[in-house]
Amino acid sequence: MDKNLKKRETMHRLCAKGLEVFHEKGYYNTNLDDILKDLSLSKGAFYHHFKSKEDYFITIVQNLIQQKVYALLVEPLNTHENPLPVILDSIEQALEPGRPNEIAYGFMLNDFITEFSKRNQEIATYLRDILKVWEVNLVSILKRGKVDGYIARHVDCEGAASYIIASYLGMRTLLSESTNRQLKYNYIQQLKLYFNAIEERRVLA
Amino acid sequence: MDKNLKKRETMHRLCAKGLEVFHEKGYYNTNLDDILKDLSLSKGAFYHHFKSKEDYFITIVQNLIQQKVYALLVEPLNTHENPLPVILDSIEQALEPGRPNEIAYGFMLNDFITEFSKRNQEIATYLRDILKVWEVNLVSILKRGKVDGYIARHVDCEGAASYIIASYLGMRTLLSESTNRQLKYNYIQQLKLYFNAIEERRVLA
DNA sequence: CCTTAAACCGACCCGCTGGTCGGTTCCCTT
DNA sequence: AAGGGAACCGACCAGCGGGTCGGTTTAAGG
Repeated sequence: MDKNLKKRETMHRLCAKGLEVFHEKGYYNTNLDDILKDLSLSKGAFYHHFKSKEDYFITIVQNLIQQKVYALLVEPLNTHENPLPVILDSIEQALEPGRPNEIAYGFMLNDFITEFSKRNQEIATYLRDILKVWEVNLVSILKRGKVDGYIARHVDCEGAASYIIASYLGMRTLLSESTNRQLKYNYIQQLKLYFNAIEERRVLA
Repeated sequence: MDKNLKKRETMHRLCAKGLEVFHEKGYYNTNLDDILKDLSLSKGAFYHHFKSKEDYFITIVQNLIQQKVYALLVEPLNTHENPLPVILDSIEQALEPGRPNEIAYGFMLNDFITEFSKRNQEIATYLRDILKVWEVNLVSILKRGKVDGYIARHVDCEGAASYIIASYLGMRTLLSESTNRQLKYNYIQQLKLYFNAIEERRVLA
C-alpha cells in the first residue's frame, strides 16, 4: 500500500478512536495505552504521528469536533427563512443521538470545555472558539430575523444567542448517563416557549 | 485547648481550603500536598481526619456545597409571592460573586458534576442530588404559582424547572475565567423574557 | 535485489501523587 | 507526675501514565 495512504489511515483511525474514548471517559482519565491496545498499535506508532497527547487531541478537535459542530449547528442557519424554527430544528438535530454506537456530538463541547478550562488554556481556547463561531452565526441570523420582521424589535440578539447556547450546554449536565429522551423533549418545548417570547407578534390579518 | 475543638477547627480549615482549591483547579488536578502546604499541615494530619481524598471531598460536598446551594437557591423559594420574580432574584443572587476572594458558589455544580460524572459515580450522585433538591423545589413553587394564577395553565412545570436549571448551569461554560458581568446581566434579561412567556396573562382591569 | 526511510514495536524511564507507617508532641485524666 | 490517647509529622512506598529510544519491519525507488 502507498506509504502516504497508510499514514493517513493510521492517523485517522487514531483520531476516530481517540474522539470516541476521550468523549466517553474524558481526556485526562484516558491513557494512551487503552486507545493503542484497541487499535493494536504501539507507543512508537503513536509518537511517530503525533508529538504529544496534547497535539493529538488538538488534531481531533480541529479535524473532527469542529467539523461536526459546524455541520450540525452552523451550516443549517444558512437560510433566509424564519430564524426561530430553523434554530430550534438544528438544536433538535444536534441533540439527536446518532445510530447506535455512534457518538452523540451534541454533548461534547460542555464536557470538554469544562474539563480543559482548568487544566489547559490552549485547548480550552480552541474549544471556546468553536462555540464562538456558533454564537456569531446565531447572532447574525437573529439580527436578520429582526430585519425580516420575525423577531421583536426590543430583543437583544447577543443576549438571546448566549442564552440559547447556555441552555443547550446546560442540558448535558442534567442528562446523566441515561439518554433521557423525555428531558430532551421537554427542553425543546421550553425553548419554543422562549422563542414565542422573542418573536414578533404578527398582526392577524 | 480542648482536643475536640482542635479537631473541629482543623477539619474545618481543611474543608474550607479544600473547597477553595478544588473549585479553582478541579478535584483531580489538585494534589493534597498543595492544600496541606497552604495550611502548614502534614499528610499524617490529613489522614488522621479523613480516610481518603474521596472521603474528604464528600465531606466538603455535604457540609459546604450542599448548605450553600440550599441557602442560595432553595431557601428563598419558600414564599407565597409570585414565583417568577422570586426565582429570578434567587438566581441573580447566586450568580453574584461574593466579596473579593470569596468563592462564587454559583459556578460550582456544573464544574464538579461534569468532572465527576465520568470518574466517580458516587460523588457525581451526591452532586446530582443537590441539583435534584433544587429541581423539586422549583417544580413545587411553579405548580403553586399555577394554582395562584401567576403562571399559565398550559405550562409544564417539570419541563420549565429543568430548563431553568439547564440555562443556569450552562452559563458557567460560557463565562470563561473572566467574570463577565455583561453576560450575567444578559442572561438575567433573557430569563425574564422566558418568564414572560410562561406567566399568566393577567386581564387588564 | 538492495538501499533507504517511513512506519511501527515495546521495554524502559521518570515524575507525580495518593496513601502508609513508625515515630513525636501535646493535652486531658487520674 | 505519670499514663494514654488524640493530633500531628514527614520519609517512604507503589502504581500509574506520558514520553523516550534503540531496534525491527515494510514498501517505494533505483
